[in-house]
Amino acid sequence: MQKKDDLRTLLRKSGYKATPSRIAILEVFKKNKNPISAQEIINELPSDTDQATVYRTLKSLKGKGVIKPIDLRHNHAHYELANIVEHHHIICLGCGKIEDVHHCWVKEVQDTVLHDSKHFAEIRQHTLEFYGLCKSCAKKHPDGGRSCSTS
Amino acid sequence: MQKKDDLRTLLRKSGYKATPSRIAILEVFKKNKNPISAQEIINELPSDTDQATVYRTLKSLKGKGVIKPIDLRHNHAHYELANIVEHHHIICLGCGKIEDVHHCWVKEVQDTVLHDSKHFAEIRQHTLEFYGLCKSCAKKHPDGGRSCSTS
DNA sequence: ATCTAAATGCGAATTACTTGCAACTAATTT
DNA sequence: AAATTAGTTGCAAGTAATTCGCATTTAGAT
Repeated sequence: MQKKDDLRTLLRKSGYKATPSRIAILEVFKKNKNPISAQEIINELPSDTDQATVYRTLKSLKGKGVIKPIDLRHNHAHYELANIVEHHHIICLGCGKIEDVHHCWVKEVQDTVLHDSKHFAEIRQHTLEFYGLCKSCAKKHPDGGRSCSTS
Repeated sequence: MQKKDDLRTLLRKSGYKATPSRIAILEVFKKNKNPISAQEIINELPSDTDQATVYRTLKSLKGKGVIKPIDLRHNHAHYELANIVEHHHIICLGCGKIEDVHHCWVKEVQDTVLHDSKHFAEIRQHTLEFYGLCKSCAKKHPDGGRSCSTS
C-alpha cells in the first residue's frame, strides 16, 4: 500500500485526480525498467481500462513532465518515468535490445548550449540516445539493417 | 546540373537507382535546413510523386543512413540529411521553433559508452536534442504547455 | 537493344492515436 | 456524511500517418 499511496501523492502533486486507471498505469511504469509503448501498457493492464484513457493519461503525464518520450526508432511512441536517475540508452538497430547508459554528460553542456543560443530562454528537457548493433546482431548481419523482431 | 549529378552519385553509392523522384526528394532536403516531415516533402515536390513513393524512399534512405530521424515532439516523423556537419537542435515546446546547436560533444563520450556497455559491439548513430522555451514563448506562457502552432 | 531487378503509382488497408459525448467519481465544500 | 463540481472515463466513431498488394514502368547492367 505504501507504493500505491506514493503514486497517489505523485498524481495529486502534479495536479491530477488519483484514479485507479492512472495508478495502474504508473504501476506498469514502475514495474518495467525499459521504455514502454501505449500498447504494452494496455496489454499489462487488468483489461478493463480503455485505450483512450491510456493515451489521454500518457499525453497529460507527458505534458506535466512525469514521463518522458524515448525514441526507440520504432513506429510508435515509448515513454519512461522522468523522475528516476538521469540516464540514456543504447538501442540495437537490429533487434531493438536496450541497454541503459548510466552516466549523463548533458547537464555539463546544457548551460553552454543555452548561452550560445540566440532565441531560447530556457532548456527543460533533453534526449540523448545511441543506436548501434548488439554483439549478437553484429555477427548475424554485419551491415545492420533491421531484420530481427522488435516490439 | 552539378548538384543533380552529385545526388545521382550519392544514390548510386548507397545502392539505389537514381530515379527522378529520389533526386527530387534529396533536393528538397538540400533546400531545407531544418528537419522536415513526409508531408512537407510531398508539398514541395512537383506534385506528380505519389506519397507512397515518398514514404518508401524515406524509409530506405533512413535504413542506409543517408537521412536520420529527428524527434521534434510532434506527432509525425522528421528527417534531415545525415552527411552534413554533426549538430543538434533546441526545440521550443511552445511554438516548435528550431535552432541549431553547432557543437557536438557526443563523439567525445561515445567510445566510453561503448566500452562500458555489456552487450553492444558498435555505435552507429546518436541523437541529442534539447527541448525548452524560446524567449517569446517564455513570456507568453511561463509554464510551457504547447499552445502555439506547430507544423 | 534487350533484359531484369528495382522502383513507381494507384487504391485500399492498417496502425497509432484522437475526439465527442453521456455517465461516473475523486476530492472539495457545506 | 451528503451535496457539489470539475476532472475523468468508456464507448464508438473518426482522423492522421504510414504501409501494402499488385500491375506497370524504368534505370542501369549485359
